[in-house]
Amino acid sequence: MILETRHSIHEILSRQPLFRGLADDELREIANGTREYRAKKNEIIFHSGDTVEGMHVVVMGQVKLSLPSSQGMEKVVHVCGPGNTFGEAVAFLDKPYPVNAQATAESLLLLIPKRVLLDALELSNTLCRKMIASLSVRLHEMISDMETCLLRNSVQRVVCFLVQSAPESGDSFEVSLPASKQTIASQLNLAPETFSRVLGQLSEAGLIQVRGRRIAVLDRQRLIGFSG
Amino acid sequence: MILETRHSIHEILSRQPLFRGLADDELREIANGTREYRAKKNEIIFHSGDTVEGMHVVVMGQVKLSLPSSQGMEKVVHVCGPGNTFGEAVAFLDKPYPVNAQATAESLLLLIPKRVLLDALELSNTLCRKMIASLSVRLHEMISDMETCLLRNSVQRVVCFLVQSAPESGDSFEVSLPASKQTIASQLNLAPETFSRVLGQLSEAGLIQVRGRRIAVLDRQRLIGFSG
DNA sequence: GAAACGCCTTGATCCGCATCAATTCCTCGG
DNA sequence: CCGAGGAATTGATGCGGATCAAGGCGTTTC
Repeated sequence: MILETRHSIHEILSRQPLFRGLADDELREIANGTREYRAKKNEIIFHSGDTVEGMHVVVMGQVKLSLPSSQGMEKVVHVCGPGNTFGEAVAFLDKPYPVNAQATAESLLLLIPKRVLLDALELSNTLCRKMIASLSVRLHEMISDMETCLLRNSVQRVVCFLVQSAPESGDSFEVSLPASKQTIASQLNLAPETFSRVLGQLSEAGLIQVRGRRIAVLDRQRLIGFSG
Repeated sequence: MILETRHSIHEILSRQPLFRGLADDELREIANGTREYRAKKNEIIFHSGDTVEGMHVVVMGQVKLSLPSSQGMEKVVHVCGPGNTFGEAVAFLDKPYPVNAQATAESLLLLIPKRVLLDALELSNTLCRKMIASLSVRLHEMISDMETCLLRNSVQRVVCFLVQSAPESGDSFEVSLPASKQTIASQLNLAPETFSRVLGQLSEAGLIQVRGRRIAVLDRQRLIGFSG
């Protein structure tokens, strides 16, 4: 993949959802303090427990946030794609990162240091309100994830995931998995083996067709009905 | 319990963490739009799916937020005590409440309507930054809860809960459960029976002593060691 | 003070999913 | 085009914790 190199940080920032529509001089202040960096596939960006530098913005590529467990296992909390940010919440508290961050593809990112971010928020009410909106979305997603993981069984979790990934609202559609099956399984709090078995089971029942990372949902309604 | 009735809403608000330190006129605007209400023990404040009125502030009492499951079960997401707020995140999005809210004790609350809150945020940068801090704390708590529920076994979850509830950092201390054992069990994503058994097991091992809602932790270090 | 109710505990059983193990399938580097 | 190493699948097994069931304890109600 050839990564973006031409555009100034200022211009890149202005294209991110969180900063779009900000006054030009506000943005310039932020851009001045922002550092661009790259991460290769599988590169660790930070570990749980590291001290927080600031807010990270995924410009291109993909970053996986995961909770480490005692025996070297990990539970994927979130997968960030282009336009997503991470580390901001913890930048406002005085705590270390609670998760690991690892690139799952070659990625281009921005780092807005804590200090720069706090100063910008002090000056720009617009940015503050965008930040509030962004945090709210994350909180909402988190509730939804807990719902999926904690009060559904394995089949329901997978069905739930497929349905939520539906681009259109048609009765049949195709989902292209946004990450490896292991990663998806971990997000759903399933062993990879179980995830595979459930997909097999749904195929068996003629509800979906699996071809690598592409999954065709043949009948949305019957799929939903299958779990309840 | 005799609930607070004398003080004006303005004065009550000024004592809440989220609003403390705000300019007097900013606060007055908010206070003007704010409604005070009471909830009896076990009274439902709203259901998952209801349209959002605004942000709720617990002044006195206690409110339980829970996710309803398909078969009438529920998973307690959070228990709000005095000074805590709920519903704000979802007030910034255009979504219905994702959780049920139910008073677990006779309670006094404030409701700040969506519109009033948004207007106040537009005017007060200080309030915005306090709101960001508050949302960040919630997000962090949520990660911590996921960690507890998803990558620990039953004993570890209970130990984790006890240790985190420690008021001091001494090697032995007493915890007074903030809610019924059923509620705590649900927060830990355990069946009440399992919670009871684990407490029994820890007592058996001489690590804690249970007397109703009061739990004495006799040896913090050994307790932690017991789960690993 | 008795009755009734909800909360908690204790015991017996069962099932969902993790785990372990063995192939097979893909992908990528050379 | 081949080989290597990770990803995914498939099968066999075991365990943790849910569920069902029954009984004890404390609290409220009249």
